[in-house]
Amino acid sequence: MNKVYALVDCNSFYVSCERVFNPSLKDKPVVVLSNNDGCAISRSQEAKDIGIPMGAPIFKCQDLVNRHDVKVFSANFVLYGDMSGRVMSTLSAFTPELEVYSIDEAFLSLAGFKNLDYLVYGRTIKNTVKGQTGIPVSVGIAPTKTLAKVANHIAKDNPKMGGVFCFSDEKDIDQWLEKTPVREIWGIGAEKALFLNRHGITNALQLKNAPDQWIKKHLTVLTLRTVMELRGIPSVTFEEILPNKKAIVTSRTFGHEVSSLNEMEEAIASYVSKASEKIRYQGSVAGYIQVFIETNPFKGSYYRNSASLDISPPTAYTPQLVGIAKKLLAGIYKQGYRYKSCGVMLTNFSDENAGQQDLFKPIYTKSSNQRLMKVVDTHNQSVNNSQLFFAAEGLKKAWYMNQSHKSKRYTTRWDELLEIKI
DNA sequence: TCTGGGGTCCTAGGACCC
DNA sequence: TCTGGGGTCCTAGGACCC
Repeated sequence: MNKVYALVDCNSFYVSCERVFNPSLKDKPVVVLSNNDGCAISRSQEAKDIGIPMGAPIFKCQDLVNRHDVKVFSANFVLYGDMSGRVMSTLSAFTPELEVYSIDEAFLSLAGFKNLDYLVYGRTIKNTVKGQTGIPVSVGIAPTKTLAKVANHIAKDNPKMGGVFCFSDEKDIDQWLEKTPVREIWGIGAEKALFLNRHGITNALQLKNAPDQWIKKHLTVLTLRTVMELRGIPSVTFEEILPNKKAIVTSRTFGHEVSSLNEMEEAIASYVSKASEKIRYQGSVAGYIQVFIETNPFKGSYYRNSASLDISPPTAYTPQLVGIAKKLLAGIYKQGYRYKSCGVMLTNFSDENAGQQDLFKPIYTKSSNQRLMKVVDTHNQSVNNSQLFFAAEGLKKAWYMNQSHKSKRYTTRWDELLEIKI
């Protein structure tokens, strides 16, 4: 049976989340900034129209912001994560097979739906999500995931489509592919687009018709998979169940530059704590840890370094991981630099219940340590806030990131509920 | 003068994604 | 003054083996 995929993508997702709880933002230019209020990572259509580029450092756009009274928000990931859950839960009613691809995108398999008018179904999906969550979405429908991405672009870029687009037949697909620059295809980044352009391949139709051997030789099997998808042959796997992460990274830019080892230790401890909470959540223990530090690459003398260690037996016990991380940090920390960020990576995971045992060392699993972590996690999840934390993380957190335009966590905190004044 | 050939495994780094 | 964070996968190249 032929496959059919719908890609549902939220429009300017973070901005749309802010608008749900603040209707005065409607029709206004709005941007949401990255952590530490650095770059614009979500822009309303109005903000795009006045020329604020994706990923632009906001201080470089200050003129535009002032001139057009752009509404600026700090990233509120607790709110966005919760809203994402609502959108996905709404979508799950429309298919037995849903792949949550990112915080604001999902693929729906419509393969088993016979005699379905896809365009009508797409519009129903769009209207239902808007009605139940307040989030506007675009829907693209096609025989492969890559083509569904293209269809979604078409739906977004052509207002007369009303936010929903479905390819009708082979000829229709080719006509649209001819108008699609290769750079816009899912999986073709700046580098590959440049290479393709140099060889005379500028649009998606030309890529679709390029010889397999040539693609494989110069652009790897990944691009060949993309080409197959453009030809209507599904080649990218559909994953209903989110596989466990293979690596967990926690890193942040500091609110201000840090030049004391003590503060660096606090930050590292804090990130280790966050990362280990995440691996416990997926039932993993880590067999490898890496710590990295970096000064500001935009000014002064630049220094970055990292240190790592294999952990045997693997563990998810925060105090142990913090201890190791601090030793690694001490090995790479150099006095006299002003650091801009640091981070921690945990990887080489195994299942906490199936880990290799070490005859001569205490093991994390089934120990009182594991029970202690369970108590901490259960408590912190129940109040949706890290109320229990380790003293090593520090109390003042002077290094913590800046977020001076943050909205409330309307949906996850009783004390931050939306207030309506009458 | 001249220095094999084929494996495997691991790691670092690149490219890409949102 | 001010430039995000978190992932995945692939390839090249080195180390090592016989």
